[in-house]
Parts: sequence; structure tokens; C-alpha cells
Amino acid sequence: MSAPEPNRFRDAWCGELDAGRAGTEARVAGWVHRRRDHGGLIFIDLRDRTGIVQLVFHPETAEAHAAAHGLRSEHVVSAHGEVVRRDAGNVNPNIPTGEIELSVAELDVLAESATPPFPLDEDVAVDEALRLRHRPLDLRREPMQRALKLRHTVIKTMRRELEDAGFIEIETPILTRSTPEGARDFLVPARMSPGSFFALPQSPQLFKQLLMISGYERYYQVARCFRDEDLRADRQLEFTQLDVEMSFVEEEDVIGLLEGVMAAVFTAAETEIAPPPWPRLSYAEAMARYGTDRPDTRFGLEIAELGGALAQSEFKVFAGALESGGVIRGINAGSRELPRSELDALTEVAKTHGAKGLVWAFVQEDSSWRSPIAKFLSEREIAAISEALGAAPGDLLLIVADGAEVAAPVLGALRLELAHRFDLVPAGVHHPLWVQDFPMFDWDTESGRWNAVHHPFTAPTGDFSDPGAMLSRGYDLILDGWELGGGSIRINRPEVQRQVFGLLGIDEEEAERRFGFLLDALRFGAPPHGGIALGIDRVVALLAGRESIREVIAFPKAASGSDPLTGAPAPVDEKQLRELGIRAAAPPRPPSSPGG
RNA sequence: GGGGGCGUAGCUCAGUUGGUUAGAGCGCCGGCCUGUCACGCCGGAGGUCGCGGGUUCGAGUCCCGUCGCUCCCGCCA
Repeated sequence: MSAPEPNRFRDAWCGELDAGRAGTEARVAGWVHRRRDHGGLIFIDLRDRTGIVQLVFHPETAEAHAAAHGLRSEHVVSAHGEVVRRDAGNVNPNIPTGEIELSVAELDVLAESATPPFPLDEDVAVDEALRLRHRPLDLRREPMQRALKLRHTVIKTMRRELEDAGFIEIETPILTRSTPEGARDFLVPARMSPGSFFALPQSPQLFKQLLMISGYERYYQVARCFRDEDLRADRQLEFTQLDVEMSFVEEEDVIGLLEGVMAAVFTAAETEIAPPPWPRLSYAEAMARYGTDRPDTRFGLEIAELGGALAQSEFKVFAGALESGGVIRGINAGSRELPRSELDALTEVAKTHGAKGLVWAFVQEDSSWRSPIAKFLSEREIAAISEALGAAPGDLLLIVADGAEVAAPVLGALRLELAHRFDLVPAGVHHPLWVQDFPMFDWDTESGRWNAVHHPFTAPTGDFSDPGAMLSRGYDLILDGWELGGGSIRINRPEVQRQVFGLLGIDEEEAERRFGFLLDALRFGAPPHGGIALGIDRVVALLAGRESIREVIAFPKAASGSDPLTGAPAPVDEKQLRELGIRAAAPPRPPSSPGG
């Protein structure tokens, strides 16, 4: 960081004073990080955005010394004095400025601070609700400063890489029309059209496609997106994505571009990652081997297919699953001796994800099983399962028999649970990969129609006469089990777009009403195009090693969807509602306070 | 909407089978201290045990409800 513009508050950064400045005068400003008042000598650790420097107050400089005596945590001061090299015995090797200190001649107290509600000078785990309520203070803490600086670095690098590749950033509307990403929309009542609503964008999807039709060819945007769904550690009501779209491209072009961008981001974040190209996995393979479309491949525990070994089984649970078109799959959890309570806990995990039960078996020295179902299986079947799972004496085997749509996620969840429980994820290792060849449609038994697995603007491959077998030209970027982003080659021919709408049960009239502007634009020469959207919050959280994206967002919502800082959402005046022509069906709940 | 976890001093936590006046460390306030850097020493203040109800001679502890935070399922790419 370059030296600050000199003014009456400061002419140097705390964190950048060094022995080279010894013997010169300097003026610094910042917050009181810690004080050590010896009665005679007073030491103050002064903090600004660059770091910490020690101020020393000698009794001989009576005025400054008296003022220093009254300093408390987080008071804001400006100090002027001489930069002095510390004696060898007084050097503090723990801070970058530990070789020097500022011997203060003049001290200005610019603002006092109430006692902070939680410590800012050490990295202790403080209740998150309290941190969010006092977010401005929380953001002073070093971990948050680091996180937000990293976020800036990530975004800056993304912009630089895309600009170097000829992309331009174009803003798209925040007040727009509901577009079907599948999530619930946030609505904004339109005062000038009573009874009508804007929707906040779930993504700039249609606008970026229109920009391709408009001939910009290479667009990006750091775009805020909104989805009115329940929150999670990796999901907020509003989030930021790097939105990219390009013309005259196919999958390889987009994937190659993004690998370059992400590799540059990792470099900028000083984090190791394998050089591109990164591995590809088909959706079918990801589901079969890892039980999820966003596999964490940093550890093994792959899922194995056991149906072949059990085709003739007389064990009812297995035979029944196979007869009804289901599967039998398992995981070798490795050499573990688990008490009954832990097996029950694993069974609970399986049930949470829809399994009716979980079969466990310990492989004994003679290769026989200790398992509740051992007596129902023939020796040959046991041997075949053990073989398929690569089992050795001491291993714990977990088996699920169910429909594939249940067995896969159950085993996927068990895989993660085992990795977590037994600490199988290697530290400091990152595994990127692409998942491709998603099904284009899936059959929704509830509504009795086809759904778009990605979204209805994704280009399909295959034959419309067999929608269930069609694949999409989509691709997801997965890193360590996090879905960092997804995109696709889009439909650029109106007749294909109409066919997809038709299959989804959207008739001509509805298509015209909801997407007429897109269909119309497609008539005037849409180039082949495709793109991707990367979840920036997730990218930063992953690079920062944080479990939750709240840790890399300056002012996030709590998991309940409210903002503990501002109290949003909050009731509004009756007058505001009248102007908008709307009425609240329920009286607003009074703003709640803890313990209220 | 459903399930799990948490809620005790400003902060982080302990609190036995239900039993007398609810504790510790840090922080805070006061005093002493001229080389500390998690300064040290002495003294002090600080509690609606989230909130409401119940059981009991007696509840931080047991029961019911409720609020808040959080993780997960559903939902959401």
C-alpha cells in the first residue's frame, strides 16, 4: 500500500512503518487496539487497515502522556512523534512493525468508544447473532478484514481476466419481470401500475441472452441475484454471481475460459490448485460413484453397485428392491470398529435422506460377516459383495437397497458423514471438476409433467420423442463438493425453444405472454451462445476456508432471513401500502428481540 | 413446513441426583507500577439463569409452551 496522502490526521500507515523510517517523524491514525499502562510508560497498540504499530508515551511528554492515560479500547486517535528503532531486547517478532515504535509527542483523541460488546483484539468464537447485531464492530476484526479483502481480490481478478479476454461488463435490470429459474421470486409492488409487480432477478439469464442477440458477444457482470427460499450456510436471500455469456461458442470454449479465470483467482488468493484442464464427470457417473451431482473427490469411499452379485438373493429386502427396478449399492467405510450407537447415528443419517434403513456389516478375520443380515445371505453372496466393495477383514460395509433416486443421495450423504466423522478430508487440498451430460428433463410424478433439470433455455441433445433420454448441454463447476457455478450452451433457434416450452407444458399463449420478448428476439438472428454463472460468495468462502458464506459477506442475513443489524424486514406505514394499492393480509408481527 | 443442537455476568464457559448466598477466565471500574507487547500486582462492581406457564417444601437443573441463533431435510442450482 502506498503512503497515505499527508493531512492533519496522518502521513503514514501503522502497518507500514519500519526500520527504514527510524529517526524520522511520522503521524499515524487509527483505533486503540490494546493498551498497556505502566503508570510511567504507556504502550498503545494502534490499529489501522494496514496493521498495528506500538505507540510509546513517556512521562516527560506530560500532555500526551496524560491523554494516553485516558485511552480505552477502540478510541480513535491521531499520534505524532518520532519513529524509533527498538533496543534488541524489546523487539516484538510477532508483528511486522515489531522492530520500531512511535515515540509520541502529540496525541489527538478524535473519538471515544464505548466498551465493545465482544473482544475485537483476539480471534475468539463469538455468538454469531451478537456479531451480526454489531456488524460494524465485527467487521473491524482481523478475520473479517481478511475475508473482505480476499473477496475484493477475487472479484478484481475475475474482472481483469475477463476484460483481458475482451469481455465488457453490462448492467441488467434489478426491477424486472419474473423469470423462471425455479425459485420463488421477490416481488416489488409497482405504484404506477396498481396490482402489478416487478420481480427481483434470480439471475440475469434472459437479459444476457438478449445481449448476445444484440451482438455484444462477450458479456459479464458481477450481478446481485435474489431468491426467496430458505437459507443455508451456503445460501442467502441475495447473493453475488459472476455472470458470463459469450457468442459463437461451444462447451469447450466456456469451460476453458472459466478454468483460466478460476486458476487466476486461485493464484491471486495464493492458494494451490491443479493446473487446468480439470477432470470431467458425467452426471450419471457422479451419481453412481458419489451419490451426488456435486461430488467431493478429495477422499475415496466410492459407492459400488452390488445388484449383480445379488440377482438371485432370497433376502427379501434385496430381492424386493431389485424386482421393483431399484438398486443395491454400498460403501466400504474402511477399517472401523463402531459401537452400536454410532451405527444407529449413521442409520439416522440414511433415514433423513429417505432410506427405509441401512444395512451394516463388519468383515471378520475369516471373511465372514458380523451383521444383522448375515444369516439371510449365502456365502457366495457375501463373498461377491465383499469382492465388489474391495473388503478386507476389519472393514465396515454399509449397504442401501432402494430406488436409485433414493439410494444415490443416501449413500452420498453417508459418504460425507463418514468423511466428516473420521476426518478423511485432507487439509489444504482442492479438487475441481466439471459435471456434464445432465438429463435435460426429469419426470415430476406429482404434477405429471416434465421439468427442466437446468432451465428451459438450455440447449438439449437427443430426440424429443424420448424426453427422458435427452441430455442437456449444461456443465457445473464443482470444487471440494461445493457447487461453484453452472452454465450451458443455450437454445438459439426459436423452434427449438418452442419445442422445449411445449414439452414443459407451457402452451403457445403462455410462452408468448411470459417469454414473448425472448422468442421475438430469437426470430431476428440469435448467434449460438452459452455462458456460466459462478457463485462468488461460495468461491470466496472456499478460498477463505469458511464454512458459511455469511463469513465473506459484509452484511448478511441470518439463517431466519432477517437482518439482525437493521431489523429488516420490518412493517411499513399504512400510507406506503395505500400508495402501492396493497393491503397486508396479516398484521405485521412486532419486531422481536432476543427473549421477547 | 419437519428434525437436531444451543441460549447462565459485557464475552467465552462451568454449574453433580432438584437443595443454603449461582462460579471461573477474560473484559469493565478504582489503586499501584518507566520496557510492556495476552504487561504485572491489589481491590471492586456486575446475574430477569432467553421469555411465559407448570410440577415440587424447594427449579439454572424436571415438564409444557414460546422466542432467538444455528445445522440439516423439504424447498432452492
